[in-house]
Order: sequence, then structure tokens, then C-alpha cells
Amino acid sequence: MKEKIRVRFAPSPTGYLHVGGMRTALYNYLFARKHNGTFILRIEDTDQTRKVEGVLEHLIRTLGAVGLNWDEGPHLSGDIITEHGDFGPYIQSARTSIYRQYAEKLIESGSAYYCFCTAERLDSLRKRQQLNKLPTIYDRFCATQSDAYVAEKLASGAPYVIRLKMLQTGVTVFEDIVHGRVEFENKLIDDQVLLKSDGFPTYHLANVVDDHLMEISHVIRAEEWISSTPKHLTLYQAFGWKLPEYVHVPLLFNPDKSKLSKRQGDVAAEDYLQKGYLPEALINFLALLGWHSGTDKELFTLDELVKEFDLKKVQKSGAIFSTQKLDWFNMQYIKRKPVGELAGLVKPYLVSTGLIPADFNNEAYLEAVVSLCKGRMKTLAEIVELADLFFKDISYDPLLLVWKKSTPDATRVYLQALEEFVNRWTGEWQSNFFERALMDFIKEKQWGNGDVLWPLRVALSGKQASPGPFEIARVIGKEHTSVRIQKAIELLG
RNA sequence: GGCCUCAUCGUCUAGUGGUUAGGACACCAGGUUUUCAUCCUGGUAACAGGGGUUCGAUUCCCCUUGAGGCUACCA
Repeated sequence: MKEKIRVRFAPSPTGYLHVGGMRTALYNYLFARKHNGTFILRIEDTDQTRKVEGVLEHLIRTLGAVGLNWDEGPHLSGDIITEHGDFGPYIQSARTSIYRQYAEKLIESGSAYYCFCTAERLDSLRKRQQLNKLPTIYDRFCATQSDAYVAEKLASGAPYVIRLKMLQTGVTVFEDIVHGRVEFENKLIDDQVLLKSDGFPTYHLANVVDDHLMEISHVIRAEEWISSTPKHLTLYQAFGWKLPEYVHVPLLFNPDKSKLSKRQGDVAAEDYLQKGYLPEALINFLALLGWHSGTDKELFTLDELVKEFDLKKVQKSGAIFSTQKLDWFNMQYIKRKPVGELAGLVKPYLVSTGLIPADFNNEAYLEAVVSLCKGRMKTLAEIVELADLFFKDISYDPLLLVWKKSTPDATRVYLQALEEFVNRWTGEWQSNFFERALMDFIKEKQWGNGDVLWPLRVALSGKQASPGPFEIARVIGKEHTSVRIQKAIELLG
């Protein structure tokens, strides 16, 4: 009985995918999957002046990387863009003849008109209105000209646009799924340009035409569109088309509450992925920024989100995009990742910083290292600082070897004892027998744990903070352990 | 300026005509620990203001204030 759910994410490829855009895509995806609907990717590239090369490919990859798979729209096979779906093309620049045709229909029915006004006239009109503190809307000069005037202008080849003729009385009302009833006074709404003089449609025309032609049931988009919705409603009415449901999701803000922008930190979703935020963490974090499940549960897989998602629980107010909680989510997901998988994810960071060669194939060693570091990583990129001691020689200030409650002279004694102890050790190295034996030895000598273990840990790691000495020793092996202790003794002098 | 939207801890949020206003992150303190991180325990911290309606408002209504969006031949 219910009509088929069809939603779309419709970005314009003017830059990398914004985290806010990714969240909008996510909500569309979740809603579609929840209702066994169709999720469509449509590209709104009708502004020729803002087109950027390569962005579309990037967008497709980023959306794919976080698992937001779409059923219809452009895909990448290799480097070639192909399309799936029966409602194509899905890239608006390939649909210009469609928009023109519909714009002309509107002229015929009297819902739109040709406008020949120059940019200069429009500018000065706007300035005058601003000066007099009047609403800045088009004065409809061209709407009131005679047919003969229009015909003559057209015949002369004068550049023109097609404008929507808004109603001058009454109100336009719509029911938004998150905001409820929203009302606008018609006479305050501008006669929107639908078709630009370069022959391309504006967002408003293209959006409405495509949403209708692609049988979109729910328009889920950012709240910045709420004030142009009456124009869209007017278009649907002029065409005699059935309205979709509207869902305006709140905006994301900078920490200072301004609209999220590049100026104040990273907003490209891709950047977060590159820094080593896991897709599942980013998705989980974004989902909860403006939506809640109604329970205290906070960790959701994409599938769990699909099950729980409800548009009615989308927040009305905007949210500040603050990444402190993203860090927490990321750590949760990193901790839960199987070591083998994590090792694979972390490898590129180790390779790109030269810690390991690209053909590094000692997987067992890498996994041992990763299992020591995984509890300390907020991002995958942090593996580099955490794990360098396992892949290259260490260097450090000799005084670091001395524990805060100890002295250099005492430390020298402990290190020498440690060296002997290690060299004498003939038992199993990988097991924890060595640890137990050494702890017994320390106890027997009546030394403090910290007095001995701190220098040992520093000797092995060269760091103020690191995994424990036994953990490191186990991974780097007896030989290296011995060598690093010797080196510590030399350094201490 | 006009139009529209929004308003609970620092942040993300739950919540109800009567609650000690709940949770998470962050922060602080304590514990565990050789360091860091983890982990455990505890703590600080919010209903923007003013009017109504009501026996009673954080909750419903109005106003103010504040914040944001739109106001392009950009999306």
C-alpha cells in the first residue's frame, strides 16, 4: 500500500566531501535501508563556473570508503565513471535539454517568464533596495512587458533567463518531518531564476525536475534549503506534480557556532580518513551528531544504525562539530579491531614514513607491535610515534634512564644487573617466565620495582612513555634487549 | 534590513505538567600501574530572560534576547 521509498544524496562537486554532506548522505542512506528503499547518488553540477576536476571521482571513493553504498547513480570502474539505474543520467550537466524543455513548459502555462534584465540593472536595483531597507527581490520588470517586446528581444538574440512567477498573495505552507509546519508569505518570495543565460538550470529547477522524474519520495537535505522550499513547492504546483516529503536536517557548526567551514579546522571527510579515523568511527560519530536512538547505546555499526534510525528522532537544532568525541569513538573501534586487520590498516602509515619498506612481510612481528600499541592509539596515524622504537635504532637523553626516585649511580648498578640477568637467561623468551623470574630477582635483591623497571623500559624504548618493558622485550627479542641495555650502560657513562 | 529556523551541563544529547533534571565525551580527584594509555570509583557542570496558563512549569502559549540559515544567472 505504501509507495516505494526513494531518496537521494545530491552533492555538487565543487570541493571535497564535507563532513556535513557526509552526514546528510548517511541519513539518506539509513532511511533508505531501513525502509527497503532506494538510495540514489545524483550529481548537481549545473554551475559551470564552480566545477572542479577530479572531485567527482573523489566523492565516489569517499562515500564508498565509509560504506554508504548507493543503488543508482554514477560509479567508478577503474577510472571510468559509469552509471547504474533506470532514471539516468544522474549527472545534471548531462540533462540540460530536459530542464530547458520543462522551463519552456512553464512559460507556456504562464508560470514563468523570460527576463532580459542585465546584471547591472539587477545590481543597482538590489543596492537601491538595500539602501531603503527593503526586501531585495526582483521587481518583475520583465514580467509586465508585452508579448511583442519579448518576441522582439528573443528574435534579436538578446541573452535571457527564465524566471518563476511567484504568487503575489497568500502563503505557502509545508509540513517538514523534523520541523513541523513551516509557513512563508508568497509576496516576499523572489521570482527565482530557473534557467540561466548559459542554458544551464539553477539548483531550484534541476532539483525539482529530477526529484520528480527520479520519483524521489523524501527530500532529505540540509536546513540551509528550508527557505527556498516554497519556490520548490510552487514549481511542483505549476507542473501539477505530487510533492515529496521534506526533511531538513540541522546544520553543523564551527566551535564558534558559525556555519561549518574550512577556515576553522578540517571539514573534508577524506581528511579524517587519511588521518586514520576508521570509517565505522566516523559514521558512528556523525550519526549521533543530530540524531539519537532513544537509548543510552552509543556504539553502533552501520547495520545497527539502519535498524534504529528514525527521522523523527533527528534533532531540530544545529550541532557543533567538535572532534573530541570522535577521538573516543575511534579509540573504541581501534581497540575492538582484530590485530591482523589492524596491522593491515596501519601498515601504509609505517611505509609512508619510512619505518618499514613497502615490501615488509614479517606479519607476525608487525602484529605483535600493533597489539602493544592498539590500546594507545587515537588514530591510525599515531602508530608512527608509538611504534618507531620497534623498527629503528633509538636515541634518548641518558638522564631519562634515571627514575624520579632513583640516582644515576644506582641506575648503573641495576642496568648492569639486568644485562647479566638477560645474558644468563636460557629459558623461553616469548613466554612470561622471564618476567616472573626477573620480578623474583628484584624482590630477592630488595630493590624497588620502579628503580629497576623504569631504566629497563627506557633502555628498551628510549621514551618517556611507552608500552611496558616486558612487552617490548618479548617483541624485540633477547638479542636486541641485551644490546639496548648495553647501550644504556654506555650512555650513562 | 526582510524572511525562516533554533534554544537542557564546555560539547553531543535524554527527559517529563510534579524527576535528587539522566547518559556519553571532555575536565578534575582518587585507585590500579615502573611510564604513558587503558581500566575502576567518585566529582564539578545545564533547563537564556520576562510574562502568562496551571494547584504546580524545564516541559504548553506569548514576548524579549541570543545564535544560525536564506536573501545570486552558487549549490
